[in-house]
Formats: sequence, C-alpha cells, structure tokens
Amino acid sequence: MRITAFADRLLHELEGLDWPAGIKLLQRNWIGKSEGAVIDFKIDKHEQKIRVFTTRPDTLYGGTFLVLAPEHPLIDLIVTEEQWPAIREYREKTARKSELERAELTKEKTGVFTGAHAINPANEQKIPIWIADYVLLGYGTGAIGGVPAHDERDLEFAKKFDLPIVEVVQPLSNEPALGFVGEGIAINSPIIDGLTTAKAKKKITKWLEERGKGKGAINYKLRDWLFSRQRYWGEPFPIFWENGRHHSLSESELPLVPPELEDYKPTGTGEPPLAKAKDWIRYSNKATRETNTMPQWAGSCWYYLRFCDPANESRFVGEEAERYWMGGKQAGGVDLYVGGTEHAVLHLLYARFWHKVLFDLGHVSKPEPFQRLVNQGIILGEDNRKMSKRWGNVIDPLDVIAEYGADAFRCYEMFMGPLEQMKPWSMKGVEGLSRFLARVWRLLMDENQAGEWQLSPRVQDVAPEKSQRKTLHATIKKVTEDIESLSFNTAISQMMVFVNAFINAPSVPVSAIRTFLILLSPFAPHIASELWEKMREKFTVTPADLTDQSWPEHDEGLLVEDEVEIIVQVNGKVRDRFRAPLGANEEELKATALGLPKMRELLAGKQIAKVVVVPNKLVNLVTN
RNA sequence: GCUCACGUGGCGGAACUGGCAGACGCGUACGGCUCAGGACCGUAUGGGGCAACCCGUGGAGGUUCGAGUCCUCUCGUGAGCACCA
Repeated sequence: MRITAFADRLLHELEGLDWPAGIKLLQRNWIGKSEGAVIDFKIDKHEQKIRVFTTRPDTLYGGTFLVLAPEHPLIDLIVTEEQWPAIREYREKTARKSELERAELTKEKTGVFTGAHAINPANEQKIPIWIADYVLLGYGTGAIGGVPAHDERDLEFAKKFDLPIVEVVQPLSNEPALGFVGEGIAINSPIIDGLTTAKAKKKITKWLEERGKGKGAINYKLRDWLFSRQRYWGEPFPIFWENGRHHSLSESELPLVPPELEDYKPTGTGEPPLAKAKDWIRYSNKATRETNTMPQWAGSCWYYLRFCDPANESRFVGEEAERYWMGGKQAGGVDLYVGGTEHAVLHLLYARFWHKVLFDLGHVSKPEPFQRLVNQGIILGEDNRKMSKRWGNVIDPLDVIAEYGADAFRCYEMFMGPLEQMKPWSMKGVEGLSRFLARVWRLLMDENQAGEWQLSPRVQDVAPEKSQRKTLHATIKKVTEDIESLSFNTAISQMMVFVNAFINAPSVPVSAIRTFLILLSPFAPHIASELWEKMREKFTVTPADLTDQSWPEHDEGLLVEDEVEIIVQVNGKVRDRFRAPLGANEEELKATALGLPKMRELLAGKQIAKVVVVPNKLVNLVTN
C-alpha cells in the first residue's frame, strides 16, 4: 500500500491533534522526512549513471568517492574483472548478516573497491566507487556520495581505506573544519564559495538542475506497506486471478468469508495456508482466488468506524452515523482514544493513513481518526517488574473480580496513580478500595438483629449542615474537574474525604447522599445503583433511575469561607498563623502579624527590612 | 550514542498561575470492641531532639521575600530510535 504517497500529510496533519508530544515525535521520526537533492554521477567508461540522495548538496565538491549498498543492482555492471572475487565474497558475507549485526554501530567500517570510477559532476574529477554495508539499499537511492570531511561515517570509511579528504565547509566558530557536520560557509567549491550552507544548497541544486545532473528531492524513511501475509488468520482479499491478471469481486459477492479449514498451519511449500482450500480458491473454471490474507492491522485500521454503526448490513458505516459520531469541529473523529505507547507508530500511523484514504474518497467526514490520544501506563506486577509468566507475577483481573468485585477492581485501577504512569499492582491496595466501598455501604446501611442489611435510620430527609454542604460541593467540584482531566485517582481521594466526613455524623442528609451516589456511579456503578435502589424504597425521587440523573453542579459560593487562616513567615519560614476575615486588606494583615506575641518575641532587636503580604494567604516578615 | 519522560515518607501517590510539602490510600504502632480476628472503630505516624527548634521533594549551584514547582550543571531510572546519507 502506498502509504508513502501520504507521508507529507501524515506528517503535517499531526499538528492539530491533541496527542502526547512524545508520540507525535515518534511518528515524525518514523516518517523521517529529509530534504535535499538527488545527484547523478556518470560512471567512467559506462553509459549508466549512479543516482545518490543527499541532504547536503552543498558539500558536493568534497565528494571524493561513491559508496553503493552491497545489494545495489548496478554493481554487476561496473565491477572490474580483478575486483570480482573480493566483491562477490563481500556481498555473500553481507547477505549472511542479520539486520541486527549489520546495524551494529560499534563495529569498524568495511567495504570493497569495485574497480570502477564515477565523475563528480561539480568538478569533473574521477572518484572511486566502493561498496559497503553501511549504505542501505532501502533508504534513499541505495547509494551515497562520500563526503569524508563533513560526515562522520564517511570520514571513518575514508580513514580506514585511505581515501582523499577535502574540506568544503568552514565552521562559523573556531572548530576544525575536518569532521564538521553543521552549517557553515562553503569553501573550496568554486560555484558556491562564501555562501552559507542554506544558500549554497539552493544555488548548487539549481546549478545541477540546469545541467540535468540532479534536482531537489525529498526522501522519507517511511516505506510502503506490504499488506499481505501467508497465514490463515486474517481477512481474505476480495480478489481473483484470471490469466495472470487480478480482478476485484463485485460488491454483491461481499463480504468474503474465509473457508473453514481443518488444518490451517503453514504449508511448508511457500504457499499460504488458504491454498489448501481447493474448492474455495477455484473461483471459476478460469479464475482462482487470492490466497494471501491481510495483516492484523487491517481490522485495527477501521474498527472504530464500524463501532459507530455495527449493525449496518449495507455499508461499513452509515453516512448519518458516521457524521454523528465522527463529525465535529476538530480534525479528528474519535474524541478520546486511550491506548498504549506500543501502538505509537504502527497502528496509529496505519489507521491515520486509511482514514485519509477514506476521507479523500468522501466516505468519512474528518481527515484524522483520533483527535485526542492518551497513553495509559502499563500496570507492573507486585514486584515492580513487567507482568509475565516468566516472573510468575501476573494478576488475572477475573481472579480479583471474583474476590473483591468489579467495583473494587475498577476503583483500584483508577486510584493507583496517574493514568499515564507506569505503576505496580498491589493486592493491599485493592483491599483498601474494597474497604472504602464497604464504608460507603455502611454510610447508609445498618445490619439489624437478624443480620440483614437495611437502610440506616440515620439517613434522613434533612438539610445538610454548613460544613457538610461545603464538603459536598467541594466533592462535586473536584470529581467533576478530575474526570475532565482524567485524574481519577484524586477524584476517588476526594470521595474518600467525603465519606470520612459523613460516616460519623449523627444524621446523613438524603440530598447529599443522592448527589454523592451520582458522583460515585461512574467509578463504582454496581454499588452505587444498589444503594440508590435501597434509598428509593424509603425516599422516592424523580426520575427514578440513577442512570437518568443529571450530573450535579457545584455552587462556588458555598466553598468560600468568611474567615481564612493567614500564615505568618519570618524570612520565608512559617512561624505562626492567625485567622482573619476574608478580604482583609494588606495593612490590617501586616498590623495583626506584627502584633502577634510570638512575632514580637522573635523579632525583638531585629530590623524589619521588608514585609510581603499576599491577601488571604500569608504575611512574610523579612529581617536583615 | 541520540531523543523523550520521570526522580517527593517504609510503599502507591497529593500539592491550581512559585506561597502551610506529604491530601487520600497502603503499611506500622498503641488503644477499644470481640470467644476469636488477616473484621470493625479510634488515635498516632517524614527524619532528628525532652523541648524551643533543626533538617527534609536524587545531588550541586542559581533566581526570589519565598522553590517540589523557574534556570544551569550533574547523577539515576524507564521508554523509544539506532550507520536514514
């Protein structure tokens, strides 16, 4: 699949998304856009040219050799008789190396001279052509112009094989020019001498273009996507082959369902397992079905669209449903996508690509699939290591749910710490949350003589006291805001504060408890609705169901105290405190602070150099 | 090697634009209730000191009346990338 055709859009349209900066960076690096030029080098005594990609066309005069990737197709053509044995040996050795070995950075540079030469288009000089495994066939053109003076790898290579080194960039600082890879002033380069790197790049690229020797070019690390697998599991392609040409099935033949296979293991012949389904692959007397299947990414690229309209029989998603769920003001459709960092590049890039294709075809209303992305941290085992069978530290949610219930499990997961952070599991922690929920239960339930739970007589239809009202509204505010910011741990803390404040009160106002249960319900839905029902047996309410209640709103006015505590500091250290009416002015606060007995004692014999007053907060007395 | 993130009690973690460090939970100690408790309730709990006080957010500097929070350097942990021309 030609994902590279979308490289630039995949890069630029990241901008408008609310994604973690780290993930955006990973995607940018993965796409790996580099701007530069391609330059054609004539091969001495041959018709062919070797094309190289460079981000530094301004260093062309410093190009003293060419290096081809060992797999480069032109090698067969240019190698001289006497160099063939060495070249052949080197290529075989390279072919045996794994990707990892080849990427081994610490190893010394290796390579072999081909015996052939190329002509540097800038100065018409003959330069040797080498092959080396530090040049990769898959990136750029698979060939580079070696500029040893201004590229670390080329320098290492030139030193090892005693190739000439020509300095062509003068650093602006006092650094030595040899080995300088930054931007400077062009030297020893007649066409561009004296120009800054940026200008030199432009001028020499234009110069090359005018002579048909090269042109400006952009290269991406991103490769096209090999979208087929030789295995049974995976969506079959709706394609058949006839006379060596492929055709798509007609829409009436969709969906295409894979055949049932007894044995879906690999064939061992290089044919995909689907080839075993002899009847299935025979599409007609003349045509056979495609036997490759799609990779697992296929489904993950559009499942979120199907979720918008899962029962639709005629279309992958109905137009109206798509507009409703995926529309909106912002670039992306899904409002919030919570997932792991392991999907930073593959899944999230592939899905963006598919979505853009569908967008271009007019099937979806937004160019991006996921507006806001949050990476949840992974949960470690109790020993602080990644959960794994190897360590025997795996926690099975079903076991936890069986023992403590789904509410305690959910709440503990949320209470553990910030969503995005990696954190260790703790059974003691689950017990703590289980105790909290038990306290919620006992907040409004009593056990009678027969050992049955019933609504406590403490729950009464009375108005909350002032302090209770304040706690209630502080809880509404905190829980509401914390849900918005996904700070579930602190939302639960606040609900614990609420319960602690009410559990020993002689009477528990129904109105406060109702509000509390609404706040609790997204966290612990089972116990919240159970308690709601118990309350409803005695205190009716409309609408009746917990899930039909509107979300409470807090009253800021109830949170403000008429009196505040002012801390008194001496040189920034807290020494005393007093209460003052809210809004007391600076002069009053200063005077009160200075009049405190403790302050008089502490400041005796000292000069006050400065007094800092922060209204409603503190007075800081600075002595010299 | 490069890039990014993160370092706060015995543990998980709180702390809005710089303004009482340690909310909440776990653990621990003591007490109560109990035939019993790995249940429940209460009290205490950063370190040192009899105390007044002193010290404390990985370490060292700096800015500021005041720094967990801002700046510089440094150490550690984790994740990602890894000859990308």
